[in-house]
Amino acid sequence: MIARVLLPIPTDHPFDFSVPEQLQAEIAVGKRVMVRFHGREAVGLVSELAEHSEHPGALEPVLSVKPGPSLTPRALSFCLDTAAYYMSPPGPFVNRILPRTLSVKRRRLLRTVGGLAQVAANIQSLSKRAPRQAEVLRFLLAAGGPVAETELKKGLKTSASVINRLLELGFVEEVSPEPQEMSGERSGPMKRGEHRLLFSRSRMDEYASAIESANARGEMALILEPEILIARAVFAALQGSLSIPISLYHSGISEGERGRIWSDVSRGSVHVVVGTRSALFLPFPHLGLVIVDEEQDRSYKQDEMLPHYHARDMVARMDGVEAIFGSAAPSIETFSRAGEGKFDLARDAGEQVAMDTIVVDMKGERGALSQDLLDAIAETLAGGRRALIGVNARGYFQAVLCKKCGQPLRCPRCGANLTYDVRAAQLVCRVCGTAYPRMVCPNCGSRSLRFVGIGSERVEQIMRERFPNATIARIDRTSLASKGALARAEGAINGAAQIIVATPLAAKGPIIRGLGLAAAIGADAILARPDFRAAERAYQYLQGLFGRLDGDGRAIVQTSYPDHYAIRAAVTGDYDTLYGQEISQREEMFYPPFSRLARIIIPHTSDSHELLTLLKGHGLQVIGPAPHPRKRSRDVILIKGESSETVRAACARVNEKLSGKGKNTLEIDIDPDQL
DNA sequence: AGCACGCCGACT
DNA sequence: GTCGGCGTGCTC
Repeated sequence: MIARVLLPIPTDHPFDFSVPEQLQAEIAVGKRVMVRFHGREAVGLVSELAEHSEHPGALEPVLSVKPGPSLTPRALSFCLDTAAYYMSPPGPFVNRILPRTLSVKRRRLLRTVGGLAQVAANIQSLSKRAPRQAEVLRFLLAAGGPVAETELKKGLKTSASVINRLLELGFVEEVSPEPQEMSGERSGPMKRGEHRLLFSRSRMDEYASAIESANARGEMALILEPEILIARAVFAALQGSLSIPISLYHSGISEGERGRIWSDVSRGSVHVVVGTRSALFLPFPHLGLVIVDEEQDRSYKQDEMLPHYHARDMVARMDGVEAIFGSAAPSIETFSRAGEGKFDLARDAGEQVAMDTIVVDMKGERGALSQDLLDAIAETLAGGRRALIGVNARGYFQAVLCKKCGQPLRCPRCGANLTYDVRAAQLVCRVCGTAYPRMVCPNCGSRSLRFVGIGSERVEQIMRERFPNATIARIDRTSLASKGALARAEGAINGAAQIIVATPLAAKGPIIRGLGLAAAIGADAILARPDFRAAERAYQYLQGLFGRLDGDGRAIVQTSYPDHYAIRAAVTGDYDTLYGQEISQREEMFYPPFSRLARIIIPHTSDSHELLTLLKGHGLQVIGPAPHPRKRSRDVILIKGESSETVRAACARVNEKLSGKGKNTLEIDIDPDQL
C-alpha cells in the first residue's frame, strides 16, 4: 500500500510514500502523517491511498500517522477543488487549515458507575467525609446521563481533583463521546441544493427557520459572517433562539478551542457553526445548509494567502447543499445571477430604514467635519441616543501629498503610499513598516507637505475635543486583535459608548441599540477608488452604516459628490437605480457580470511581450501591463473573458510557461475583487 | 519551501 | 588561484 501525501510546499502534485504494515489500519485519506522528505521530517496530509506508485525511484515509508484532527474525504476534495479553481498549490493550503494542536485533553464526558442502588450507596458513603464528591454523584444522577466535565465544573463549582478522585474510586467513569447520529439518513433523495438570494434588511428569522428545518432533516448548518464582530453577535442571537448545539469558529479563537470545534464538528456533536470564511473548510459530515450573510462583503475574499478564494463563490459551487446568500445590498453579480434564474430570489423591498437624511456637500466646507454633522451629534446625544461615525480608514491621515510634485509620498522601499503617525511624529509605510523620521518628500526633498484624508484616530481625537463629556469609542482592525480589545469594542457597541467612531469593519452588522445617528465621512474615498466596483461598494458601505440605526434615526453623508447616483441611491435605499446604472456600465465596459476577470501580477522585468502573446485571442481582453499601485517593481495585467474557463485557461498557459521562483513569481488572482 | 548544484566576479 | 553570489531544479 502506498499513500499519496500533500506536503506544505508549493508544488501541485502529491508525493508517494509506502505504508508500513502496522500503519495500514490507522492511515486514511485526510489524515496527517509524518514522513522523511528531503532528508528531514515533515508533516503532510494523505490525499489518496493506492496499491502502486508511478514514481520510478524507491519510496520512503510513512513514519507515523498523527492522531487528532483530520479532514474527511469530502472536506479534502472540497479543499482541492478550491485550490484548483484558484490555481494555487494544494499542499500549503490543506496543511494549514487543520488545527495545529490536537485536542488531547478533549472534553471528558462522565457518568456514574453501577445501578441506582449502587450509586445511592456510594453517595451515602461519601456524604460525610467527601461531601463535594457526593454532590457530584447526585448531580450526575439527576442528569440521568453523561455530563461534560466542563458543565460539572460550571454547575457545581467543583474542581478537577474531586472528579479525578471519583474516577480513581471507580464511582464515575469516562464515556467516549458517541457520535451523535443526526437522526439517521437524509430524508428523500439528495436534490441539487436550492440556492437563493435573500434580499432583505432583517434576515435572522429566515436564517433561524432554515437552520431548524435543516436540522430536522438531519443536516448541519453553517452560517458565514464577514467579520468576527458580526459573527459573535449573530452567534449570541442564534444561541438565544435555537435549541441546537451551536459553535463559533473564526481566526480569533484559541488554537485549543479550534481543535475542539474541529472534532465536535467532524463527529457530529455540533450541528450549527457560525463563523468567518475559514469555517467553510470544517469537516462537516452532513452539511445541508450554508448561509452566506452579507454576501456582498469583500472580506469573503482571501487576499492575503493562497489560494485567493472567495468563500461566497465556493459556496455557490457546492452541490447538494441548500445555500442562502443574504444581503440588504447584494453584489451586482449575485443580483444579476438571481435575475437570470441561477438563484431563486426572495426580496423584501417593503421595509426601508425610516430616516432623516442629510447629504452635506463638502465642496463648500472647510475642515473634515461639517457643522451639520457636529450639530446632529449634539442633538442626538441630547436626545439620549447614540451616534455612529463611519470613517474610511484608520490612523490620522490617509495620505501625505507633496505640495511641490503633487504626488502622494511613496515608500522608497515598496512603493506604497506613506501615512503619518501622529504619536511618533513621523511618516510610516503601512505595507513594510519602515519609518521615516524626516518629514520630507523622498522624491524631491521638499518639506512642504499636505495631509489629506481623515482617519479614525483623528476623528476620535476631534470628538473628544468637541464632546468632552461624552463616552467615545473607536473600533477598527486593532479592536479584533485581542480578547480584551474585542470585549471593549462589543461593550461600546452594546451601549457603553455614546459616540462610536468606526472603520468599515464595524460600519455594518446588526442594529445597534439606541443608535439615532449614522454618519459617513469617508464615503468619497470609496467612490474615488480606481475600481469598477467603486460605486457599488460606496452604496453597500452606506447601506451597511444606515442599517445599524435603531428604528427611526438620522443619516448624514459628507461628500463632494452629492449628485453621484450611488450616493443618491444609498440615501433613499433605491437599489434598483443603482443596479440599473451599474449593469449598463458593466455591459458597456465588459466587466462582471458580463465577463470574468483574472489579475496577474508580474515583476516588471519579465517579458510582457511573451506574456501578451500567450493571452492574445481566445476571446480575451487584456488591460496592461500597468504599474502595480502598491508593490514597487511589479506590473499588473487584467484579463477579461467571456467565461471563467477561458480566463482560467489563459492563466494556466501563462503559469506553465512563465512561472518563476522567489521574486520572479507570477501572482495570479482569479475573480479578483479589488483592482 | 528548503537545499544542493552550478557557473561568473572580488579577494586572502 | 578560491569564496560566494543567487538562478535552476528536485524532493516520493
